[in-house]
Amino acid sequence: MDITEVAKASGLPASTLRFYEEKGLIQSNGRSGLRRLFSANVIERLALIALGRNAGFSLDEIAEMFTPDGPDINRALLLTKADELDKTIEELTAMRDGLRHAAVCKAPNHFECPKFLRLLRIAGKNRFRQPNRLKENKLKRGVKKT
Amino acid sequence: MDITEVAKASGLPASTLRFYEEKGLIQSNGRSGLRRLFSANVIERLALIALGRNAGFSLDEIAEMFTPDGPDINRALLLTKADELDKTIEELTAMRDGLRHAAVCKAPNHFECPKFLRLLRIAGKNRFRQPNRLKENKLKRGVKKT
DNA sequence: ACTTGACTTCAAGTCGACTTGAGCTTTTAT
DNA sequence: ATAAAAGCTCAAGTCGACTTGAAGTCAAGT
Repeated sequence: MDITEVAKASGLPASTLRFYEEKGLIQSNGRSGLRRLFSANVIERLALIALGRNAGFSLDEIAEMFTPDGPDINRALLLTKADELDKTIEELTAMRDGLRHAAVCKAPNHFECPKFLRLLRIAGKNRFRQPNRLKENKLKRGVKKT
Repeated sequence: MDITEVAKASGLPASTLRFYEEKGLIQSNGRSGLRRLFSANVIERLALIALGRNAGFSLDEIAEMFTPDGPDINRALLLTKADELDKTIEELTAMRDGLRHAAVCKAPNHFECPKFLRLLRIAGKNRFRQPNRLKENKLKRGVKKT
């Protein structure tokens, strides 16, 4: 497959595929002239990468998991991530409930509302920073460029 | 309070407080010489900001919510965010289960495991990018620096 | 023969949320 | 009186994951 086919099949722009190749996350098997040729299994690779990203792995972490030839995964790392996700899920759930409550809360000032204050305590507990690209959700396929 | 007191009380570095002030998220009420003076309620403001960040709001969005004098919150926006969180929670839950399964799965290749494939489908559905600072979790002193 | 358009490389730019550094001024302690 | 500590401003740097732009190469269609 050439890079455009992979792009179409994966939904990722060609630039990302080149970037991933440079990072060692995927590889092309040869060239036709200048052009990269990929074998079909790169699609599965990419799905696996997407999976990892969604689970909160960085590209570097994913690359590490791939290095022992083939996707033979570090099980301990997986379990650690699962635990982290548990914690995140718990926090987000509290946030969600808090938001829903805040939206209907009658208290003139949220600081007078016990439920809201409970929320604040949760927020206070976890002071990590979490950038929110979540909203973007841009499925920019590199198909039409113009 | 001076900036260091606020920093200690909030757990945020002074640089962040200046940055937030510049962004209009908090304000200092006057100066003592060069030095900013903050009133105590800035702490609550900061808690509210932390809350918003954890819920996935950007600083700009938080600033917007603050503009109609006082934290009088845009309820529709809150509900929208709550819905987004629902979706995110659902996805993360699937991921977590998938990770736990993958960690114990006997299939020599994950692509031969139906559960794993189900996971991949979920991953494929949501192609948003989610940077993972989650791992950092640096509680940059403030309270305690062991 | 020549243009087009898909592909290539490499460097630099982007985004959000801060942090860091340089070079001052002010306060506090000796 | 003086020097260190703490604040200040403003510009630039950082991080991760890509994207974009400039400039070049190459196969194909007219």
